[in-house]
Amino acid sequence: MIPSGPFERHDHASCRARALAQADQVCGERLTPVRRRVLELLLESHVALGAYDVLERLRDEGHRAQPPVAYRALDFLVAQGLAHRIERLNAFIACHRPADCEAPAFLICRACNRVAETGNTPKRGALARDARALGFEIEETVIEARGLCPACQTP
Amino acid sequence: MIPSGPFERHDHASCRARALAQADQVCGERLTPVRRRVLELLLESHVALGAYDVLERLRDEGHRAQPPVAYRALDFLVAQGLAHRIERLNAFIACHRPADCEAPAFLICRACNRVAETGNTPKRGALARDARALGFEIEETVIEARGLCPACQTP
DNA sequence: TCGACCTTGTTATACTATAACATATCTCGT
DNA sequence: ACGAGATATGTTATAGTATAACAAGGTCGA
Repeated sequence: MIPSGPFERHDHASCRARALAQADQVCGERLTPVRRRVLELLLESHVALGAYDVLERLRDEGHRAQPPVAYRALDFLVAQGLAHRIERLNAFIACHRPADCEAPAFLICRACNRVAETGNTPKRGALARDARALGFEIEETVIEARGLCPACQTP
Repeated sequence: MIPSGPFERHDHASCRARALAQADQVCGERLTPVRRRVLELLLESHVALGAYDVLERLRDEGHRAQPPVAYRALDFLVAQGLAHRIERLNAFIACHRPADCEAPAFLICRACNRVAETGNTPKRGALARDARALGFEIEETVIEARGLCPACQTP
């Protein structure tokens, strides 16, 4: 499945608005002001933000926040499927299609740092087959590819 | 490709010896005493070790080591393909078949912490297909699955 | 009203990783 | 022999990432 992704020109305002609307719908009141604000921060670009990046932005806005504030909000968003943690970067990005996002994979551009989310079908993949053969029960899979996005390939 | 893996009973002494012999062959003199010792530490079990775990073991042996010592040795081993970094765990495991290890994937048991390495074929996978469609050039892929190994599935 | 649960605030600390500089050794070409 | 460059190690200090633990207020139903 191919996203209308961060690497292409797109109407980012509506991209962001759609994700936020879905978040409101999924969470209702549980999307408290801090949590919602953190999600907005993640939605500002397709670049992953570290917890301390988020923290700094909150502080810039006058919020006297300590690290747990950022981590809690991010953990919540991840738990709700509204954001994803990128292990390679120790950072987080918003999910742009929380509705259908079972087994996400990520393409991380090492030049511009933008991250694209792309669907995948681990149930059929070589990994799932190997796991089955070993009797290993997969609960969750991290798939992150690093490389160059189209815009960063030409010097 | 299915390894005769850490989740099965196996002759670990020879498992370890084989990996070490291959490492000697690959590196020659560059496998200095510290580096070799760190590899041996990683080979002691199929559980991933953090850099500070390694450091602690070195210190237990009388080596007055500082963090960079552990990180340097680990970085070297990873660069030579003799060890792998597990992003999910911020930890490292030895590679048990450095000879043919192009695109490894990992199965991490959340109960016993053992890690199995399994080959995969990303060139054909859904991820590679999506990347190609987006014009994204993949240089390196992290694939890590978390779950339960056979031994840990029965309570 | 009480208690269970959720959320946030706050302090302190643990864990992970690297920058930067110093020293030693080897090897290669001149 | 000499010096330049590459490699490896020692050491100090610090940067970056993450969580434990306790306090306090809010809501909601029994």
